[in-house]
Amino acid sequence: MTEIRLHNSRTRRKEPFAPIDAENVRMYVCGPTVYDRAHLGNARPVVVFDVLYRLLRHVYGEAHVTYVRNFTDVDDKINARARAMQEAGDARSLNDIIRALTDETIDWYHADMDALGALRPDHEPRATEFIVQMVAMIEGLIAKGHAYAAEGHVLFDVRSYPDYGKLSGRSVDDMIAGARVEVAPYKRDPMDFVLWKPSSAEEPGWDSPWGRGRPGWHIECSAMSHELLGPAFDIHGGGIDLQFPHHENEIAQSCCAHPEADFANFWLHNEMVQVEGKKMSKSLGNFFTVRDLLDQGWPGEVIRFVMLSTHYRKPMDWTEEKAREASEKLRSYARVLLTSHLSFTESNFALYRKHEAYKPDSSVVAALSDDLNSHLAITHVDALVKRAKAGDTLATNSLLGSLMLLGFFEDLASIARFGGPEATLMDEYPFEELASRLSLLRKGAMQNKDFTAVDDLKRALLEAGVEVRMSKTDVSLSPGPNFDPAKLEELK
RNA sequence: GGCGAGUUGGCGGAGUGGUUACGCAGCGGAUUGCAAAUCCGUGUACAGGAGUUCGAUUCUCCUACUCGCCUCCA
Repeated sequence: MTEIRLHNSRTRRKEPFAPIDAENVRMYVCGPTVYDRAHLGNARPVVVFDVLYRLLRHVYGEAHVTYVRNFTDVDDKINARARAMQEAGDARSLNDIIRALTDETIDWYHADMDALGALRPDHEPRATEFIVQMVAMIEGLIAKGHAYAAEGHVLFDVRSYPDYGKLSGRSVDDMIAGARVEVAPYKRDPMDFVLWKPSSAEEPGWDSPWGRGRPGWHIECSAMSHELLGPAFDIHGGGIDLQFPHHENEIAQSCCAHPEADFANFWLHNEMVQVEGKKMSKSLGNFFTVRDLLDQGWPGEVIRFVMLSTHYRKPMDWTEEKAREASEKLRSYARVLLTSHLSFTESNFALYRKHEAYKPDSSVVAALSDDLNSHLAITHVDALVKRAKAGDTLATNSLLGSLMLLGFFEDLASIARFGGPEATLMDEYPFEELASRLSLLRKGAMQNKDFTAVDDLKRALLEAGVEVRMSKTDVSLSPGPNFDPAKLEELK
C-alpha cells in the first residue's frame, strides 16, 4: 500500500500516516461561518482537503474514509449581519432572518465549492443541530474541574490543562504578557475562553443549566467531531490562522472531556491566500469571492488548478497571470484527451472512473502522498501529457485517471469546456458553414495564389473570438474564450 | 514584545549534500500559403555573512527582509 506522509503541525515534521482504523479513516475540517459568500481564502482549505480526501479514498477505498466539515451557523457575526438587515428594513424577527441567512449562505457555499470540483464531505453538520451534545460536553468539563460557570457564562480553565498552548508553541504566561485584549472580570485567568454565553431575548438561544444562552465558537467542533468521528480520529484540518486559538481550544476541550483518547492524531494547516503580499481576509477587506471569479468567467477548474499549483503550506497569491496559465494548461490537457483513442460519452466516463486501466499514474499518487505535493503531481501530469501526445495509449489512460484524482475532468461538461466547442454554441451558430466557406476559399487560393479573401475571413473570425485551426485537409472552428456572437453575425 | 513560517533563473514553482526539475514567457529551428496546434533545440538560479564538510542552494549559527499568529478569521 502507498505510504502517505503528512506534515503534522503537532510535531512540526513530516510523519508517515497510519490510520487508527484502516477500515474507517476519519478526517475533520473546520468549515465556514455562514453569513456571506465564501471568499477565495475560504476556498483554499476546501480544495486542499478535497485532494487529501480523494487521496485517502484512493488508497484506503471509497467506502473507508469519513470526512466531516461543519457549518458554523450560530455566531456573533451572523447575529450582527442579521441585525444590520433588520435595521435596513427587514421586518422579520431576528431568528427568522438568521435562519434564512444561514440557509441561503449554505446553498451558495455548496454551489461555489461544487464549481471548484470539491466532493461533498460525508457529513456537513450544522452547529445548531448539536447544541445538546455541546451542553453535555460542557457539563462534563465542569464536573471534571476544567470549566466553571460565572455570571451566566461558562469558561474553560486553561490552567487546568498543562498542555495548553502546545499545538501553537506558546505558553500561557507568554500570551498573557503580550495580551492585547481587555480581560472580562469574571475570568479566573485572562486566557480562559468562553464555552457558553448568555443570549438576549431576541438573539438565538437555548435553555441550559446556566440559563438561556448560546455556545462559544470552539466547542462546536469538539462536540461534533466527537459525535460523528469518536473521541479519537486521524486527521484534523483547517487554515493556519485557526491554529491559535481555535484549534488549541478544541484540543483543550476534547482532551479534557475525553482524557482516555488522544483527539486528532494529525493536524494539518494550510497557509493563507494573499493579495499583493497580504493575507486575504474579511477584516482587511481585501477579499474577493469565488463567485466573483466565476462571474468574471474563470471556470472553477481554473481556480482549482491555480490552488493546486502551490503547495498547501506556502502562501499563495492569486494573479490573472496564473489563471491564464492554468486555463491554457487545462485546454491542452483536454485537447490531448479528446484527440486520443479515448471517447468521451456519459457511459464511458462511468467506466473511466472505475476501471483499473484508467487509474492514476503512480508518480502522481506518490507526489500527493508526499505531504500533498500537488505541484509536483502536476509536473508528473505534464510528463504524461508529453507521452500521450506521442501516442502512448497507456500514458493517455493514466493521464485521465491522474487528472480525475486531482479532481479535474470528471464529467463531459468539464472536458468539453476546455477541450472543445460547447455543443450548444456549435448548434446555435453557423460554424460548420463558415468552416466550409473558409475551406473552399483556401482551396481556390492555393491554386491562384491570391490569399486575400482567405485572410480577410480568417481575420474576421479571429476578431469574433473564434479559434481557427487549419490543417492540411481540414478547417476547424470553435468558439474561444472571447467569443462574440454579434461579430459573427456580421459575417453572414 | 512573544511564537512560528519563508527568501530559488524574466515570471510561476518543485527539489536535492556532489550529477541542477517542470511550466509559462523569450530566443533559434522544423512544419504551415500565412497562422494556430504540434515537434526539436536553447536558459547553470538558489537573500547576505560565517561555520561544518573533500564538496552546501540543500546542514548549523548570525544578519537583513517578507509574511502569519498573539483580536473575528480558512
